[in-house]
Amino acid sequence: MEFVPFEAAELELFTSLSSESRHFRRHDVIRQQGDDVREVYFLSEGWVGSCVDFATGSRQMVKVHLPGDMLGTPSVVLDSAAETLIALTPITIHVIPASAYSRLFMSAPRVAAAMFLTAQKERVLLMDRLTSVARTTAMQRLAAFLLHVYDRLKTVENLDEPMFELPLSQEELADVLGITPVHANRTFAQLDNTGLVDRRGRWITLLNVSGLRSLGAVPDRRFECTADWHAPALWQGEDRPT
Amino acid sequence: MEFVPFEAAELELFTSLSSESRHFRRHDVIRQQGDDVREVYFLSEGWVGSCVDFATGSRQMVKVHLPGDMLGTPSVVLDSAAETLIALTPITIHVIPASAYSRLFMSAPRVAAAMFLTAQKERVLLMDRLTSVARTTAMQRLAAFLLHVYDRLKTVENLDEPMFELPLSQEELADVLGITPVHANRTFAQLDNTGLVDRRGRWITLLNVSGLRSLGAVPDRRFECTADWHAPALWQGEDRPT
DNA sequence: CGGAAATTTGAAATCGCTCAATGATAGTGG
DNA sequence: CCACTATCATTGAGCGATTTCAAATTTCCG
Repeated sequence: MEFVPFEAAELELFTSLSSESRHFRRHDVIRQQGDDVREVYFLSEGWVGSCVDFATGSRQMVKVHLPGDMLGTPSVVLDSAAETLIALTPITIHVIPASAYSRLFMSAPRVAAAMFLTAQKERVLLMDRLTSVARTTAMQRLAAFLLHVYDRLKTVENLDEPMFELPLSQEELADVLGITPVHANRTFAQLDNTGLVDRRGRWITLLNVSGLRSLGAVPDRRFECTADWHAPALWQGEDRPT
Repeated sequence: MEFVPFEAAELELFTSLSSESRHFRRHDVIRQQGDDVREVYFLSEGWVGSCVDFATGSRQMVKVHLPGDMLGTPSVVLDSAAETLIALTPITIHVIPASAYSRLFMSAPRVAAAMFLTAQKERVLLMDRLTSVARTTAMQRLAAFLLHVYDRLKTVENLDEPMFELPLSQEELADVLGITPVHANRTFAQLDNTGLVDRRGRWITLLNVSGLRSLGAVPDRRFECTADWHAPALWQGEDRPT
């Protein structure tokens, strides 16, 4: 788990809390906005999108989840789910009863601290994405998004080169970027023409990573808590989870 | 504190953690994006804006803070601050060393749980704001923002009528809405003309709250953890902070 | 191979931006 | 108390990015 030093124990921990695992096909809805909140999910395989639907009928994909992510956690402060969870690829999730998730705060303070820090990290990412959508052009947002996916993929699998398969349709991509599908198409073609990226079907190659970074203009965030200030408080304690 | 039942103890708790309090005038910078993260803040008086600056020179106000809010908490996962904190009015803050804040996770699990839930709530608010900015017109965003401020003010002071003073300049308002100052002006004039709101200098009256809600189109979120599932886990425990 | 879904392209309309100027307001020092 | 100045609010005109509507083409999957 990020931020707290007990790496591989996490999957084991979450699967031990999990009552069952479920599989979904691409485009399946895992949970609908407005549904009762009784559980959260641990994504073990595949990509999932979190979408917010507005009364006007428009939809925004506020987060693209990769394996290792918890799904649906923002909704634990609500009675009815804030977001719709949609499978972007075939996926496997582990279902965690909200009550079990909640109990971690009393039984495993260091796990709780890690979950808190992860929530703060998500806030920073959302702040950056809000700024990106509010203040940059479609092409800049696309560059920023591709880089974000690339950076995240590097942490979940071994990427030698900046090349990966992006399983989103252009409509889903448009939902992420906050533009229309038609414009997503034109924008991707335009970015392609700059020579910064190469598209071969769903396979994306980032030909000029630093060029893309300066285009995207997102501040580069180093999410490490090497900071001495909170490490000592968290590293000590006898409640090491099994 | 929200979500966990020990109301007024919170100010006492945070001021006990606080090493000092500071005052700022309107427009003062409390902390700059990129500064070292050594402390978080408790806002006891006035309004503060959290802004993200992009490399292109553009700025987005990602959050408007009211009294009772913690400031700067997203940055605890970073070495250098994610956001610039700006006083929107004369303010008073209590400075809390990040180490003291962090220690709460070991010493006061229920406070930790409350902080976690607050962070999740902020995620939901950011998700809604991202959707608002990405998918609605300037006038809809303005309606949504005014309602959000109104809803929050109701919880920190006694508002009999939907009328309040909005201390933001139009430039700051534009920073919030993700538009230019010029367009903020035109948009506010336009909203004024609909009869949904009334402007008298900085004083805003919401003449038709439900009309504004349907214009803004934001899902209405009920942030209460009446849910039986996590209450039991949190209410019990012997670590009641003094 | 056939049909549905996804991608691509075109043309016109709209929203918000930019540049530029004018008016109003508030704080300051004489 | 008033003149002075800086900041803030307002308005106009033209431009640009993105949307909308509509159709053509390609890809995917059974």
